[in-house]
Amino acid sequence: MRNVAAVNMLYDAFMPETGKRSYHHGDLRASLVKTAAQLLEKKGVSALSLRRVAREAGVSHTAPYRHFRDKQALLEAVAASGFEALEARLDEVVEKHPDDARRQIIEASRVYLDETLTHPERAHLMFGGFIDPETRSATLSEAIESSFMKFVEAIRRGEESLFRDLPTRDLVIALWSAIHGLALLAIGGRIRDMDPELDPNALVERMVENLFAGLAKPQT
Amino acid sequence: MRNVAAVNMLYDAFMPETGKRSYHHGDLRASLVKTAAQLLEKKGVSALSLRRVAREAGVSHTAPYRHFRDKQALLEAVAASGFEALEARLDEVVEKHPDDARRQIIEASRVYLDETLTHPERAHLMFGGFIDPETRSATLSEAIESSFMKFVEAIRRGEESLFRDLPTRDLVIALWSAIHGLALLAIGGRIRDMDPELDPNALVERMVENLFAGLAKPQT
DNA sequence: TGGCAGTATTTACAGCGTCAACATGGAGAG
DNA sequence: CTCTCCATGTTGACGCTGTAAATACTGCCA
Repeated sequence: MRNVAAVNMLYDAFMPETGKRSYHHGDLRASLVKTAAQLLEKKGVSALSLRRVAREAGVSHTAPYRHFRDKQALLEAVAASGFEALEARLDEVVEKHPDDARRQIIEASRVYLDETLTHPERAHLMFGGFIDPETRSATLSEAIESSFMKFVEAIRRGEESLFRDLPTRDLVIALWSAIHGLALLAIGGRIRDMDPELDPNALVERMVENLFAGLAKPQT
Repeated sequence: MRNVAAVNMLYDAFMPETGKRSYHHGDLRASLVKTAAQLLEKKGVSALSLRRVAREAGVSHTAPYRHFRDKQALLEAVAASGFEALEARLDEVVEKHPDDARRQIIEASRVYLDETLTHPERAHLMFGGFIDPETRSATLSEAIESSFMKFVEAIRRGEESLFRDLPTRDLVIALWSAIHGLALLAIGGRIRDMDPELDPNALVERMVENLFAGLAKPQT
């Protein structure tokens, strides 16, 4: 934890690769977001304090206010970086299986789950009601919308070949809800509660296949 | 808000219907849980303070410590009351449609969604990572497990007649994830984001039916 | 009636988010 | 090359928070 501060100070002093190095500290804004993200994962979102982030970043406790209106704005920036990370991985999936809509959807689901399982606290920040959808920043809204669209596009690509003749909206709601729900239940420990042996990652594919094929007996 | 305090004091002074009225205040514990739940829904979970709950309940800011180890314990009690409310409504559903497993599952889903939509902040508390599954109280664990089992039982009742020959676990994971996901996406404003006209309550039944019938074309 | 045990209060402390006043130092103008 | 300006960072203060310790109150049982 002390190391975090030290490492960041070294980083900021000697690696101005962003080129945005400007004033006293050198791209403090980006440094704060990164430090906050690290601290978030270690301490949990309720225990994340602005003063601590500043301390770890090696600046005074009010320095962040030059870059973020308030604590909430910093949290939103961290959340936005999470949505961007998710979107980047969804892009990879699409590139890797360009002509297989079914595979794209399954792998996208896997990525969605993996991203929340490896950054559970960030997932809580992104999805857990810490950010009011009414008052959130335009930047964050765009990051959310943009990552969401990747998911929708993958579904759209499967409409002709793969899916029954249902409104896109119905397909999106069913699939997105299921993946989202599975991911949040998993980090909430609910999956482990029902069977400690269960590995969520092994579950995704089967769940999606079951949703494709249907849970009920045919023709009822 | 001042009224809340006043009303509660009246309530506690003149309505000892619990019979647990005992010392100076009279079942302060229950009064705190109720006050906290009210304040929670009005202010949001991150803005809920122990001192404020105490103030609204008309006691000093450390009085709650006679009844709860710490703030976390009070939050867990509120969460537990949420799971109990959910369970009670699930019981109603089962009673109302004793012989129709399909109806039970659809109505249970509707209840799950309605309960989170009418108490969104409580839902965040219950599902949003404010409570560590590792360290939560036994009481809360039991309330969670118990309400979860209602859902599982409804699914079990449909295994013979309604569902394909899948492991119960697979059915539970698929259905529970989808309902849970839909509910959380709804209170996160994500459903409204994709179409402001959409009413989540109108969506549940269709989503479940789609999951029953399958999203993909048959026999692929 | 006395004392005890459970209940509530008072006081204190460190940490928090945020505001206002002040300091500093790099970039662009002359 | 120097000066000045203003974006950036600091200091100090405020009221709020969670919680620990010491103290006071009150109804019940001996």
